[in-house]
Amino acid sequence: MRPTIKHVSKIAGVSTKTVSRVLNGERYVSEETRDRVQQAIAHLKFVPSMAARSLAGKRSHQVALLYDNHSPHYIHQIQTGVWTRCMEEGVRLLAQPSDVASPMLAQHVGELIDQTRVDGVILSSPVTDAIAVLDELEARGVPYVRISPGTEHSRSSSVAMDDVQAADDMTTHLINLGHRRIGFIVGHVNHTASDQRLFGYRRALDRAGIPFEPRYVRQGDFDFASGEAAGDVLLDLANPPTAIFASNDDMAAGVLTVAHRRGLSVPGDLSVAGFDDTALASQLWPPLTTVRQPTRDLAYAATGLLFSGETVHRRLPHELVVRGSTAPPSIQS
Amino acid sequence: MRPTIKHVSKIAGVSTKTVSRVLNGERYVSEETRDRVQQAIAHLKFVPSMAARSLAGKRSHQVALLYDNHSPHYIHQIQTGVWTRCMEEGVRLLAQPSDVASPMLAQHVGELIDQTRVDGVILSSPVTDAIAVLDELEARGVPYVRISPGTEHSRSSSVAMDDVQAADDMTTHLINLGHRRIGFIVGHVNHTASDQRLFGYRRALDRAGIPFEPRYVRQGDFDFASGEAAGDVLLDLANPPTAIFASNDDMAAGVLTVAHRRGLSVPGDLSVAGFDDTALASQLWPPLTTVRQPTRDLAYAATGLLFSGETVHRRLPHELVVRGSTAPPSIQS
DNA sequence: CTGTTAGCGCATTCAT
DNA sequence: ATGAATGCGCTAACAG
Repeated sequence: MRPTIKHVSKIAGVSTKTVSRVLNGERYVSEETRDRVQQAIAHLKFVPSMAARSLAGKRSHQVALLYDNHSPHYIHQIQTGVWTRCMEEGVRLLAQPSDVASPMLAQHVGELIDQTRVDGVILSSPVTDAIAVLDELEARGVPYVRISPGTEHSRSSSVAMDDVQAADDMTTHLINLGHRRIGFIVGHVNHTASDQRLFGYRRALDRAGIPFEPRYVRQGDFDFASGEAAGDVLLDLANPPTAIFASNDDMAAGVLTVAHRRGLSVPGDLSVAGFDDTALASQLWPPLTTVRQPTRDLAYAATGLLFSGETVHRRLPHELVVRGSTAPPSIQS
Repeated sequence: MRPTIKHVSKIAGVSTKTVSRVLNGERYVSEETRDRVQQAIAHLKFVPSMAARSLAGKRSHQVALLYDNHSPHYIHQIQTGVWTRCMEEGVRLLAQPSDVASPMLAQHVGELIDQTRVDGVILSSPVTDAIAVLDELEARGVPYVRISPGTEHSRSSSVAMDDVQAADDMTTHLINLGHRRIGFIVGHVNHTASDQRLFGYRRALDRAGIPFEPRYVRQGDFDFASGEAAGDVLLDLANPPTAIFASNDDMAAGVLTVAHRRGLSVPGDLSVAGFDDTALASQLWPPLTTVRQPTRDLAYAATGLLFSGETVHRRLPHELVVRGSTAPPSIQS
């Protein structure tokens, strides 16, 4: 038979309530009593039943993570970050794949809450922007934190990187190498980060006094094929770019492929840069310079906010991983 | 206030026990009563409390999935498959990253079981081969199913693909194209699939009457760098292979990089093949021919076995995705 | 600082 | 085919 707090209380010579106090780290328990109880717990290898705790108490010691089909790499980073923080808190994690396209999503989330009474919810992109879900969570009074939300920023605590600054940094890096004709491939139109990355690109050009040329900017949608298409157009221009900065790595991989086909050496003839959205960079050849996003840390921090109850918007720093961008051909001589 | 079965029973004009019967799909409830109850449930938007169910009953309506650092792609496929099957069964999924290197793993799993009383556990590679975990689960009488176990095959139900046959198929494909000198890069030594893939390679050669040449086989460890190293050695041979079959796609990507560096065209000068362990294939250039593993289906099927209680070992079919292997240069005319 | 009493929302056992 | 009583293991609200 599995031991219960009753057994523990008997062995420790205290009431069940006192055991409960120790379990929940409540104050007003003497050092000595606490020790006795903890010894009894260790002795019996007692582990409290989640079911009983959540039925009797206000907390379930569980949190849910909502996510939708981003790249497996992204999901993995997110899960790892959230899970790590949950472990520290002694809380279990409920994985909840979601379909933001489904009109039932909010209802499913509502049922999840009712069934499990989770203590809080972490929303990762793109579920962060499902208004119906936010409404549902608020209607039920469930705390939630969002990772890189695209809209409704004031509705909850959130954690994000600075996409504008990251794109600015990367563009500035290319400019500092000597590039003046820098192609840019915009990300998917529905993705807020796309606008921000474009903005950062423009800001860096402005600051350097390089005129913005619309023909160096192409629309993509975050996948390999759109990167290929945009790369082809950019390299067909009369005065083609000496560097191409794609809004993510899938598109950057597309550009690399196009360069291959044309016999361009990378980065000798063309420097290619991107973000590490899918962690492709380390497996590509020729190499890619990328913005390393702190996805795991974002998830970890977001979960921390959930537990602390703070309402804030945190920014976490990114990092430039230079691996394959050089000076433009003209000044390499 | 959240509705309970008490409210439902009042509205339906039956006892709480009858509501419980409907909830659990028990027999001996008249059609008419069942309908009335279901209407009441829908009317109140009643959702049963998981905590109360698992505290009172024998089932928790939760299963746990144990996994360790494989590629994010692998984990994602596994999770999706398991989760999909769980949804069909109305069961929640507890994500449980594990560290097979930790001596505490079995204990952590034991605590998980005690805390949550999960109805069953799915083990994915490499947790499948953590003997201490199997012992712990059996000691507690918790049903479990393993996905592609490497050892102790008789201890539980399992689901797997046929790695021998898959490697055989791929090798045969290359032979049929006209290749006679086929390089092979073995996977990580601790991975059972590595042996099997090597065996399949040899079997196909034998059947075709092609002598096995040890110098065409190199040891790798499933990562990009080991693929590069092995590729270099193979292409430096006096009579180099016209095709290289790597035991996974990370290593195959390494081979592609080496080919690039040497100015070899792929697949014109060299055909490269692999498995889709990390789903790299679609993002690589030049293209790669791969064995598509039914990872998602394996997970789905494994979860089904958990619910059915059957004790069997199932094999699921793989698929060859030919995308970039051609006849060897010598017979391309 | 510690104990007592009650009850969370269900499934179970045993009735009928 | 349905209902009544009991308790799962814990925490809440109080009392001391």
